[in-house]
Amino acid sequence: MGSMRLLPHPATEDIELTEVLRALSDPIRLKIVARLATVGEMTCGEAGDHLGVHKSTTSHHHRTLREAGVVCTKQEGRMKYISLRRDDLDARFPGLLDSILAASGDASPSAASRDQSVLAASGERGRR
Amino acid sequence: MGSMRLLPHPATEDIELTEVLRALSDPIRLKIVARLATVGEMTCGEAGDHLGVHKSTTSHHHRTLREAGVVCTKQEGRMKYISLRRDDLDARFPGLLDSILAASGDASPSAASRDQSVLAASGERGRR
DNA sequence: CGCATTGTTTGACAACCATAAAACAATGCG
DNA sequence: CGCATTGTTTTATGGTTGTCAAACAATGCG
Repeated sequence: MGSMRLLPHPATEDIELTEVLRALSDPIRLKIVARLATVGEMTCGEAGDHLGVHKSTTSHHHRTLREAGVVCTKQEGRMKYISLRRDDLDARFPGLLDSILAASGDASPSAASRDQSVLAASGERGRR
Repeated sequence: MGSMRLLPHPATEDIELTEVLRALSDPIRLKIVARLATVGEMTCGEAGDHLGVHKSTTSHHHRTLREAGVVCTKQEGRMKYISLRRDDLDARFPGLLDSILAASGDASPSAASRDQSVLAASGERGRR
C-alpha cells in the first residue's frame, strides 16, 4: 500500500534563477504555484479542474515547474501530489518566492481574502 | 542641445508580474538589469559591447525590458540611456527586484563587480 | 550640408512553447 | 484478473522568441 515514491528533481544548488523566473512567468504556472502556497499540495487532476486546462497541459506545466526546481512530485498510490520546494527556494534565492507570491496576490482582484492565506502559509512554514 | 526626451513606457499600475518575470527570465536581459543596478544607466552600445551580442539584439532586449516596465529609456542627444524603474517596481511588487538582484549576484560567477555594488545601489535609495 | 554615430525596424530563420487529442503506462480496486 | 482512475508521452499545430544582417531613421559634428 503506502509505497511513496519521490520523482527526480534538480538539487537545490542546481536550481537556476532564470529557469525559475521563466517557469513562473506563465500565468497558469503562477496560479498553480500561488495555489500550492495556500493549499500545500495538489494532484494533477485537481489543478486541471481548477484551471480549466487539459490534463496533458497540466502535466506539462507540472513537469516544467519540477524541472525548474520550483515543485517536487511525490507519488502516493496512483495519485501524484506536487508541492512547493519552499525551503530549497528560500535557501537558494532568499526572499524571491515570498515576494513573487505576495505580488501574485496583488495582481488578482479577488486577492483580499486570498492574500492573508498566502501570507499565513508563508509565515507558517517550518516543517518538511 | 539639452533636449531630453523620455520614451513611452507602461504606467506603474499596468506593470504585470508575469511580464516582468518573463523579461527577467532571459540570461542576457538579467545581466543587463543586474548591471543597471550597479551602473545606474547605460547606452545601447555599451550594453552590446559588454554582452557580446549584436546591436539589434540589444535593442530588442531593451525594448522587451521597457515594455515589461522594468526599465525606462531617456534620449539625450543621439544616445539613449536606459535605467531601472526601481521605485515603480518596488511600489508595485515590493521586494521582488531586490531578491532577484541578490539572486542574480549569487548565480552568475562571470559578473566581475557585483554584490557589494548591488547593495550600494540599493542602499542609496534610502529604503531597506 | 554631408557624414559618421547611435539605435530601431524589418526580414529571415531556427528553436522553443502552450495547447489539445490520442495513445500509452501504471496503479489500486472489486 | 479485468477495469476504471490518474498521469505521462507522443504527435500536431499555431504562436512566440532570440538572433543576426541589412536597411532605415535620427541626430549632432565638422
